[in-house]
Amino acid sequence: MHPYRTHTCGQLRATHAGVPARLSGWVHRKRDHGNLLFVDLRDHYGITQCVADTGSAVFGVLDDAKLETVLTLTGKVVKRSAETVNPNIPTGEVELRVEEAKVESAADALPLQVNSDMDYGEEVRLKYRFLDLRREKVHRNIMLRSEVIASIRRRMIEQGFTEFQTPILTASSPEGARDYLVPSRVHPGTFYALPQAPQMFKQLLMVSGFDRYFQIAPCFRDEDGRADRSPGEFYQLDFEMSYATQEDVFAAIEPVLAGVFEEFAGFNKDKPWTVTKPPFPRLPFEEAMLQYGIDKPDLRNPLVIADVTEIWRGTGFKIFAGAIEKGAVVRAIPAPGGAAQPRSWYDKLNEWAREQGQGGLGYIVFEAGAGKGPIAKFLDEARTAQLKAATGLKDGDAVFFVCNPKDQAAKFAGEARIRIGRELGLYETGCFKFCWIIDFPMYELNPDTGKIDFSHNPFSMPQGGLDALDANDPLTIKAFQYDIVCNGVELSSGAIRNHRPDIMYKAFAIAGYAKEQLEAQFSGLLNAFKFGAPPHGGSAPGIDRMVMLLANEPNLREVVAFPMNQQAQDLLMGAPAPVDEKRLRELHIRLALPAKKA
RNA sequence: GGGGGCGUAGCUCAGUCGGUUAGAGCGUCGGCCUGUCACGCCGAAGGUCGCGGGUUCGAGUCCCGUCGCUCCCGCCA
Repeated sequence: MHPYRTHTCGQLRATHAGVPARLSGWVHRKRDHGNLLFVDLRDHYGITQCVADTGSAVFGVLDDAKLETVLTLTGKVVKRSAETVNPNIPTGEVELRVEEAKVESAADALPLQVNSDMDYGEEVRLKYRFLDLRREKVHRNIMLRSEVIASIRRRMIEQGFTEFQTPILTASSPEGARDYLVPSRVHPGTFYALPQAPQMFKQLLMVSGFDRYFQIAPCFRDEDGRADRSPGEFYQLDFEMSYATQEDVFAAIEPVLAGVFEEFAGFNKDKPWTVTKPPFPRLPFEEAMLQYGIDKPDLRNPLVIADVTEIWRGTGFKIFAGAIEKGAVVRAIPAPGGAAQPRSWYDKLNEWAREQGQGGLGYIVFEAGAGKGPIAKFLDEARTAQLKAATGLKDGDAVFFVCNPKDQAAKFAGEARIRIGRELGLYETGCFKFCWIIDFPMYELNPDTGKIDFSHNPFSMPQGGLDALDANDPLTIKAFQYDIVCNGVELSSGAIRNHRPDIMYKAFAIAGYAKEQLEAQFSGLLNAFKFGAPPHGGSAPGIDRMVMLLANEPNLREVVAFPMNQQAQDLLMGAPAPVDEKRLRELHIRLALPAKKA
């Protein structure tokens, strides 16, 4: 007999009755009846009830074993009597009558209970992550992650992509987030950087003629954490295609994403969620900012914001009319069925708006063919009708107004849209709603310096190419730059790249970079583009965020095996940590720590 | 760097207006129990109320500071 097991803890069925079996696993739970003892033995595959009574030589061993002790139990598989079958577990028709018991590894009293789905504090969970990972929910999430990644690999290869590895120790990139730096021992005073993404390498692979690249790529960014953003490191499905238009990129990745989401849409859910069918809706950035007030709209929320500036222009409501004369806009957020809400509901939203630093949240309620509410009287019948038409509302509905300079108005209307949608329970449930946000602006005005900056990736191809850069106001130029969004989560951003040095020099010149600067900072890529570069583009959906969505978890730590905390510390391994003076000397590093506060 | 929330037994939490000996569940330890499956019953141990200072006759509770965790803003080409 195998020293540890003949079957797993999830394997035995009624058909095994009578056969000898050996199981190894953790003591999941014990039910001690004094003269009769049940031990639920658990491994990766399942749970099997094992039983011994006082007469048995093994009774003492089982009785002494604390929860999470690792045991090897040998005995006979016995069919349970009809009344004692447990229909809740797959092995519930049988039990193991224990004849031999060996303790492989005893467990101390536990800092967190493995056999419970109780919520624990992050500190305990992360410090004892190996115990947390034994618990059913996280264990299943990590398995889901593995299966999702396997599915992605299969689908990408089927689409004709080739998987590559790219360097982890590489050069610091001047744009973007802060880099993680690694000091060089051999070259005093110099540093490697961990890649924020394999951006340059995948473009170089295109220039090298590999045509279709992908990688489940680790990315490192020294930025602060959020629920949907791990501090330090995360993974992307990084891909890039040669001779591809924006539509080619969409057509290549949509079936992969839709396929993966459909494959796992039933995970942990009563009924599989529906998934947007390709082609996914395309929303120009301008339109998204107007209609949703955000560049990552959650389309499960059906509310659509409308611009009603003209309706309020020149009215007696001087707060709006006056602001409009100074260039402000008015955005309307519909609240279908809002007339049924009590006055206090409107007051509460108003109060929330003021907490957000806004003047308030004006509103009109449509009842009996007319507008009601504090500011309704400023709109005549014609304008009220226009308002109803613009927002698509009818009697029984309400509408809220945000009046501000354009960007602020869009942003706050977006926040109000989310809040109103939630409070009215309008969100569609049981679905993954995808969309592309396209036509991002190439440049934006830096409000602090008044200077023109790149608004996203400086290596994106401007729409219209060199002619557009030469002829147009930079702030009107769009880039072949796109994001993919699912349920309000930004899964990725991507672009058709700028593969032409002449366009690149011009694009950087507009953002105030001299030719020499560009050549100094990006010589590798620029040089490569001087020897025949295929037009190319791609994207990089976040793996962790995809798994988070599929697992229906509110934060990334639930789908990462060994996450860091918000302060970018690994509590299990104790990282980051000081190093010996000797090692610092080897690296030619002397610490200059900030003064301790008194 | 900034703002909000939280911090009480190993763990999850309760703790009223500032007032007697700080409680519960789970876990741990001891006892009882031969068909449970979140077994049940009886009992016990276990507390720097995050830390420091202050107000008060009296502080888990109020105030100030500080540390930790978390959510958010900044940051994220």
